[in-house]
Amino acid sequence: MASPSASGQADAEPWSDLLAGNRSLLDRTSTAERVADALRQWIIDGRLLPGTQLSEHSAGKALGVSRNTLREAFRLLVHERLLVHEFHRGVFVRMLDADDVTDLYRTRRLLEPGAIRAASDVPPERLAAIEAAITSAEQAAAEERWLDVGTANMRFHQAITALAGSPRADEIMQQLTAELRLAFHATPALRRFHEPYIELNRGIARLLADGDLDAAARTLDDYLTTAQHQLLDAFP
Amino acid sequence: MASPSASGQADAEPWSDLLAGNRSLLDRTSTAERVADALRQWIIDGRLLPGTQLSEHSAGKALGVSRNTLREAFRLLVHERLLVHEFHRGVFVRMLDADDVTDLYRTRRLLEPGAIRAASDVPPERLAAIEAAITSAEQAAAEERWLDVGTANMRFHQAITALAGSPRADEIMQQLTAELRLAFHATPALRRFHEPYIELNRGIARLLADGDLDAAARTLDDYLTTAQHQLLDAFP
DNA sequence: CTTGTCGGATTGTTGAACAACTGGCTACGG
DNA sequence: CCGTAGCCAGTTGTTCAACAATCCGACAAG
Repeated sequence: MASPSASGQADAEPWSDLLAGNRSLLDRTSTAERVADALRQWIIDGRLLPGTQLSEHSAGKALGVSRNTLREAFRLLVHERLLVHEFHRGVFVRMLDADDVTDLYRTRRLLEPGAIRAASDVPPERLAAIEAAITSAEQAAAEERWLDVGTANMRFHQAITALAGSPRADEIMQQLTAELRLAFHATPALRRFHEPYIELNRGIARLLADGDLDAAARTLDDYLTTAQHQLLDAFP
Repeated sequence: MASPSASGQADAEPWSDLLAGNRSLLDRTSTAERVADALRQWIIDGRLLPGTQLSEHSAGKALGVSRNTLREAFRLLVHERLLVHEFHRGVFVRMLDADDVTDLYRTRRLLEPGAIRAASDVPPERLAAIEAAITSAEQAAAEERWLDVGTANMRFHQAITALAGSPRADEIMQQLTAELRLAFHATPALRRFHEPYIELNRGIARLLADGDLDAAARTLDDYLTTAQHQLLDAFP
């Protein structure tokens, strides 16, 4: 090991494979993207509440980036619908209305049961991801960490969507769940919204484990309709 | 009518309602967005072919905007997956690979048949939009305007998706079709790709008109699978 | 109470500047 | 002839300062 030329590497490139997977670590990301990541997390966590204005000057100073870079980050989040941009007025954390909530659930009912039905079978590692999300939600609920319950629950639905095996569907779902957070943060009473659904999630996972995809899809469809109405009832 | 105060308007505000809907017309758009619109159209039309590099300096000079504004526009299109951004190397018109095409069709098979099934019925104005797209495709085909055939065909699929009545699904679909253009422009031989599908579209429209939603959804699903494989066969 | 008008503050956009990085070229050594 | 290290020109990443366009509240006038 002392000399680089001492060890033979005639058969393969053991380290180049490692590098190929971890290339993303070396791909430094631009400042604008990192700023967008930070803002996105703050919005999802509810540290930036819907309606809050993000002035370019103060936000730029707070984050230590220039106005131009900040504007690039804003563009990204506006495109993700987490911020709204009013011309010559500024950017604000998005405020969802009832129509938005309805449409979000409509789109989810398109994606999630569809993903289940599109999957011919449920590979063990994907079932494991689904069950891991449920377990994580149960633990968080036991410790009354409601924000984490919500996060775990969203991970459950993302794991469901992942059954379709489509990167684009995954990304769409991720965006929908992030957007839905805005609804929860808009009304603090909804912080415990997710708790009763953990049980239902467990039931869906069981159906999936049994291979009864159609029943799972139908259950999930009803589930989403119920959740939508419950969310709309407690809405401004 | 000569004097404004002559007519009574005691009951309601007839014009303020009109204004509420058309407020978007007054919302001028920023230059970055207009630049993005122009670039998007150029890419969709095939005037900017996949792989083309868009240097900030030359593109900015060509469009008459500053580098900063141009970069804002680039961010938008990168987010729409029409451009790719390689750090410190520049932005390029996206080049799709076979996996991308597969995933695009996977996502479409999730959305389009789902939209049909989600629609309890087919309202006449939405059926009219579907048939208008088909007629427009037929005309373009008769005049051998293949690019317009493709455009009309995509409008057909967007009209199908619109059956779900979901703005978000519509936007996702619009993005997917724009992305698919990249595949068509990548191989010029695919310019006539859409022609044989016009007939199938007509058949689906007939099924929808008859109210046989399930048959329409199943036909469309098979249709998409066929199109996917045909597209993949003629791919680099 | 509504309608002009004004002024401060914020956003929109530009141009220039410098740092950081890429890709190709060259020269050197084997 | 090949490979490598270093240099160099060009591009991108980011910041800054300036100015134009616009919004908003305040204040005055009708």
